[in-house]
Amino acid sequence: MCEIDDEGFHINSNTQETAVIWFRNDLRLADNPALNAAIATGLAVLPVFIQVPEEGSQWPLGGATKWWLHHSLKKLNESLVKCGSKLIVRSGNASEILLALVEEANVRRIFWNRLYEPESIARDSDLKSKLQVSGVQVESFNGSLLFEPWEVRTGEGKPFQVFTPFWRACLAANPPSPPISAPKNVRSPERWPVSLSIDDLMLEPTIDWAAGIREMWTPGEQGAMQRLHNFTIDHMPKYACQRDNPANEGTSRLSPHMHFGEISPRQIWHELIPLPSSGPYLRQVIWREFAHYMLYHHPRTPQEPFRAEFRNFPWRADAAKLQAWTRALTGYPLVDAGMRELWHTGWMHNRVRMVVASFLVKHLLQPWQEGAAWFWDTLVDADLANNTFGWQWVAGCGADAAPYFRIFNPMLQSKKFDPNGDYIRRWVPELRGLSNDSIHEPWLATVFELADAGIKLGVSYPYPIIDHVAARNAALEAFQTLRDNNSQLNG
DNA sequence: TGAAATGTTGGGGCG
DNA sequence: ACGCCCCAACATTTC
Repeated sequence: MCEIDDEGFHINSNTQETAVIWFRNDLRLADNPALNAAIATGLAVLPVFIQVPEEGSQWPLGGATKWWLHHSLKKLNESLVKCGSKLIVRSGNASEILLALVEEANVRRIFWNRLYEPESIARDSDLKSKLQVSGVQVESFNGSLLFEPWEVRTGEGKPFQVFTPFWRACLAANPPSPPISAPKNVRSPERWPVSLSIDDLMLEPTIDWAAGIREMWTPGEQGAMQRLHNFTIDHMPKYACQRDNPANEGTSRLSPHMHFGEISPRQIWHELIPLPSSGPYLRQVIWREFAHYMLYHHPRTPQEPFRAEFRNFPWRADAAKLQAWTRALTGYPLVDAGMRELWHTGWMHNRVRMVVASFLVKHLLQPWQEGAAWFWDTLVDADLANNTFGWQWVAGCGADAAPYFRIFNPMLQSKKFDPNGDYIRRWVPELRGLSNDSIHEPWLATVFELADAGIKLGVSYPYPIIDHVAARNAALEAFQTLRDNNSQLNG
């Protein structure tokens, strides 16, 4: 067969047929079913990454996420080079780029692992039909969940709304398939299509604010496996009793690696399931599944409360309060410590995430969407499903959420989970000199202790921006208003 | 994956 | 010895 292009030149009739593996949030070679399938075709493989334009997306990548992506792409490219291949990088509308690449590189088949965000699903299904019209065979795979969201159903065939039965259904389902090993070779094409460099994507910040992030994280598949093995050996056996203490490294810290698909939940599952006492951690992995499941079945939840009555919640949007929270100057040491850990490392211990989120939503009465937006921009593990689910859970408007009237007491949480104040001292160094008692509530320290510790409240560290008891009562009152209004609407 | 208020119980001090 | 009060300690209820 001989083709003629627009200019009338003959394209080499022997132009080699190729297969594309389109990398998205699956930046790994091991247990990558789409990559595996692309290789199995026997065709030359074009590994492609496309940076999509941010305009138009409701969730453009946050700053911390961009930093991570930059380094993860570099690592992925290095791994591909070791297999005799490389990453083709492009930027622009994904559909247009792939359709153009099909012409340019004689692409016969395209493979990708599924994404589950509503915007991605819409784009991918549209693209799939366009590609099929152009005669390209498209196959998608499950690369990032243990169970497909449409497969886990209640006895009545409906989606679950409560975690525990969902968890039981997962345990009863066919176990996730064992992970596929990484390919040794990826067949390269005779001629490589043009590619941007990863640096061209300008993902790294122009002002270098990432020093703390660099220090803590090693993006990429290898870094992810290292974290997993380190966690499995050193921390997993004591996970149940250590995971709530934010000063310890008692948790896996795999969240950003999982978000970018540098490691798959199947790899984690199969590594841990044979080990004793892995249940509590795997339960957390299933919380992640549940978050993705909920987003799939309720695609409006990133914007709107799952429980519709919360649309009428009397939030008191206040830029100054929100700013005190984002700047970690609330005057509540545990809250400020968490917000500073986030700013410095791009990550926050989950126990503290609950505390700071509860504080923003229930003490400060700020809309949960504001908190979600800040996390989205600052977390290296920012993930639409997990972030949405977590915030709705805390705000009490989500599925199987903490009831609104469950209000964390920041001092009690602090004393319970950071009893020696180690976490606070690490992140709020101006309070270091306080005793283990006062460090949780410096405003109760005596003038002598404050002076000895070199603290002048209101100057070197703020007074609490809000009184706990008053805030708690106001939150309960706001919740009562919501209930009254709704019962009026219904009655 | 709460906290605070309220209720109950039982030991010990004390008149 | 006895009843009374106090108050931890624990349990239950409410938000």
